[in-house]
Amino acid sequence: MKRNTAQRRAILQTLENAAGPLTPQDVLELASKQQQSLGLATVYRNLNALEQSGVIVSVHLPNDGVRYEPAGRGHHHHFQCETCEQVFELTAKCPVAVLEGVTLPGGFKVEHHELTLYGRCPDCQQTA
Amino acid sequence: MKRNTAQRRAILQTLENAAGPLTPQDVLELASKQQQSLGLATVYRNLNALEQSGVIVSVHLPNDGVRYEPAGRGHHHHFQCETCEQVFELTAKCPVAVLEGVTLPGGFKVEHHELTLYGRCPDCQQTA
DNA sequence: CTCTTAATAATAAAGTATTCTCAACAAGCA
DNA sequence: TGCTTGTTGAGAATACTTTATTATTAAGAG
Repeated sequence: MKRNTAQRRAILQTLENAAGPLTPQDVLELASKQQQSLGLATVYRNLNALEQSGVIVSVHLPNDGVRYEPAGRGHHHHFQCETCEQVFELTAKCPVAVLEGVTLPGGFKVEHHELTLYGRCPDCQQTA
Repeated sequence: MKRNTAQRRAILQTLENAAGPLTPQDVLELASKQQQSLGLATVYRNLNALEQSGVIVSVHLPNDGVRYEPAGRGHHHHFQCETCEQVFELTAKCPVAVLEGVTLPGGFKVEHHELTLYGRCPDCQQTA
């Protein structure tokens, strides 16, 4: 991370402009549009480097590979379209916040949580 | 699924006695105790067959492989211990039910959801 | 502008998780 | 009990994701 390459700029801009977290493959395909000749290994190398330096964070959803999004966007959850499989960042109020720090029956102490909503995105509702 | 083998009985009983969904590896290790000489391929074969016939269901959690649990336990969520990584089935009331069928700002229509809580299980709270 | 060397592209290699192969075994009907 | 054939165990094979290799390119300091 000592040099500011066109490839890294393309990768980071792609993540910043996305509607939600992207897989390495997504990043490769989208960033290739603004940066000819981008290799998959370069995408992986930069995603790892950007995550280590705290610029981006990894996002894990059920039944899906790793995705990345820019860091510093605060607590939020994601919506995955069951038709196109795209993932979107949600801004709606978190309905699970009430459970933070609570100890559930059985003695399970909740420290954080992951919530993923599934359904149809606006685009795919029209087609269906 | 035409014969009732000792291996299949051991696998199913293991799932029924577990505190939460198990990975194929978990099943192999636990079921081996009551059924000597159990192969990983057999575990996979039976998990797939049992799922197809509707006896068990697959469970996908973020950043974790597939797990299985007996079918017919109704809507519930899971708690994963961040120390021992075990997953437990929760019986507490679902705080996300309010969102079912709702269309969120942005036009995202919610059809179902996955919630995973993270923290320490009772056993691991003592050790920490 | 030149030079040093970090970063890259392309592809080989390494992990992981799951499925396939096939000879041997055994469930359960006759 | 004997026989048919579904099932199994062990390891090879597959599929897929991520990382390593290496010659080449280019960022950015001087």
